[in-house]
Amino acid sequence: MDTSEILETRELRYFVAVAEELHFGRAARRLGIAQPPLSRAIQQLERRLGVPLLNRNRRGVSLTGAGEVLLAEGRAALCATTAAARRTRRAGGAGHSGVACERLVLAVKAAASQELLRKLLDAYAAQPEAAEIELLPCGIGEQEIMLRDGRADVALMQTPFDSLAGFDSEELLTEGRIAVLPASHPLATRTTLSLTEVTDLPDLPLARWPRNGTYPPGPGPEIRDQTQLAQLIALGRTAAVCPESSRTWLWAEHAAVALTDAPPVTTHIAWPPHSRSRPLARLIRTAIQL
Amino acid sequence: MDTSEILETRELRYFVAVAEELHFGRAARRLGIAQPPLSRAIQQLERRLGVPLLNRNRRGVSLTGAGEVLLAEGRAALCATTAAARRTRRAGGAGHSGVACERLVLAVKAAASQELLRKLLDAYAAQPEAAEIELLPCGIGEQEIMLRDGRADVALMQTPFDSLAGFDSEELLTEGRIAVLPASHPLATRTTLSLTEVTDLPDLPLARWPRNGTYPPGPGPEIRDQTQLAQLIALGRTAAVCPESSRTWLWAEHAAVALTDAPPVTTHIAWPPHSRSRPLARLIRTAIQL
DNA sequence: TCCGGTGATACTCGAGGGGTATCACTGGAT
DNA sequence: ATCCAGTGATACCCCTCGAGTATCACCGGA
Repeated sequence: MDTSEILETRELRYFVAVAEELHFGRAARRLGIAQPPLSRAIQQLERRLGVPLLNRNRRGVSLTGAGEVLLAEGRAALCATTAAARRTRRAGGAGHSGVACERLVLAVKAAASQELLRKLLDAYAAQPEAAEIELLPCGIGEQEIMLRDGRADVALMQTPFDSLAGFDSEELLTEGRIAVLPASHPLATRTTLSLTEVTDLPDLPLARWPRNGTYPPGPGPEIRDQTQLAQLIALGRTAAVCPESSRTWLWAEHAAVALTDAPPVTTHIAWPPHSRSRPLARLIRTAIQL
Repeated sequence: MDTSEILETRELRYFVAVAEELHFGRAARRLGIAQPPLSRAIQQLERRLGVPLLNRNRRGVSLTGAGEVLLAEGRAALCATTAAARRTRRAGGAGHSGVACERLVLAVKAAASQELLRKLLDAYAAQPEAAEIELLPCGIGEQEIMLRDGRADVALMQTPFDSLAGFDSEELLTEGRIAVLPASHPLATRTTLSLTEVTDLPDLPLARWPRNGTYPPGPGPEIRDQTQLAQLIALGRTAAVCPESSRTWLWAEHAAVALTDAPPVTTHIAWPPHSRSRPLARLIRTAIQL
């Protein structure tokens, strides 16, 4: 493996910054360096790879096909690198033998799977050799990042919201969906609804959640967390389709109506492949037995 | 994200070399540098992470817990980094827009799933916008590495032999198992056998395949590829439990007997998560429709 | 036509990565 | 007891290469 064939972390960081900003000056500022060294570094990277990564049109920069590939792969590689640093540091202090971390970081989406989470934590803590579990509250879709870059060891994720791609996982719980409506809305008195009845309501556009960092198009408001959603529903501005367990956080101004035909939500416990720490294995076993 | 928190590729390469050799001198030779800079680099890495990675006992070096974590995570990170370089280079030459590589590299285990592979290649080639497919023959369990470090875009893998951990995959074909015996062996005349009848035969120890780079313990010969196996069976020295499709490569000196109770083998098509190239998506679709 | 803003180039400086020589320590053979 | 082979660590020097400053070349728009 020739050393000149290998990308340095610094080069990847620089390229990802430029590719995300599509602007050398801003990228350099973000990286805390001056613009000229950045230009040179990118040129050198292109020479080394023998492939143009950026189209320099005056008035801005755009990615070539190879550039898009390197952006995706480079992000992943950077994540893996920082994950290595973080997990190593966390594994510090521990003993000399092969045991990894004695503290597990569990990434959870705020206010999701509350019951399940409580049961899991209780069941695990009751075990004799339980490790300490640190909870890492995440925004929507953030668990994937946390798991990937080493800030978390294990996560609770929900399909079809979160992507399990690239992780090992076990299914924990499948639940139906409810429509959460303002209590004052005409449909709030129904005992059941079908999905088509709550989509495309002109007076009550469904809230939109980010998928992979961007929002799908639509008339409804863009939501970042559950509190925002709860408030907007209470104000009669929007409605949402949620897992049944969301009943735990409903307000008096909310109404929940079971949906008959919405695709179910499944909560999984997920972890990076090839993790082999004993505390993690025990937590997973505990979760499956719930 | 503080820059001092980030590991350089060079540091990872150095550490992985030392951790694998458990010897500074040999590691330095392998890296093509002198020993003193290597010692310094590792010390610096330990200082930076704030964690001891190696126990320096005179007479050799051993890994601490944190060291083992960094070895595993560092290998993964290095793989991801070289994968980024390779895939970017391969995506070169292509156009300016978001399209990735126009040539797909398919990793296959030599002589496995021969029929399936032929059908897949034919069906794919018959499509209008088929990309060129390059076949990358692999040793046992090598597809995982090829996929991980970017030498391959997609692979055919078999459970329970290969691990699909960390990849996306689709099931293609499940087949039973046969015992492959020397034609002269008494059991060769049977029409079916059970697993217990072919294991623990004192005169015919089962061949051993590597799992994760090492061989399980046992009396049988250690096998690296299918040709070696075929030869040893023909010579009456060993027997093996193979998928049914192995009948395609049997010799006259071989006999195949169906096994009634062996766990089946499933061939999957697997690819790195988050791959989004059109040719790959088409190949996967073609494979599923077979 | 000039100006604001883009990225590239020229030059200089200094940190740090790499080399050689050597040390300090240990286990084992005699 | 002594010496030797072999380990990793230290001391010291060189020089590459990454980063900064100043400047250029080029374009779009008022």
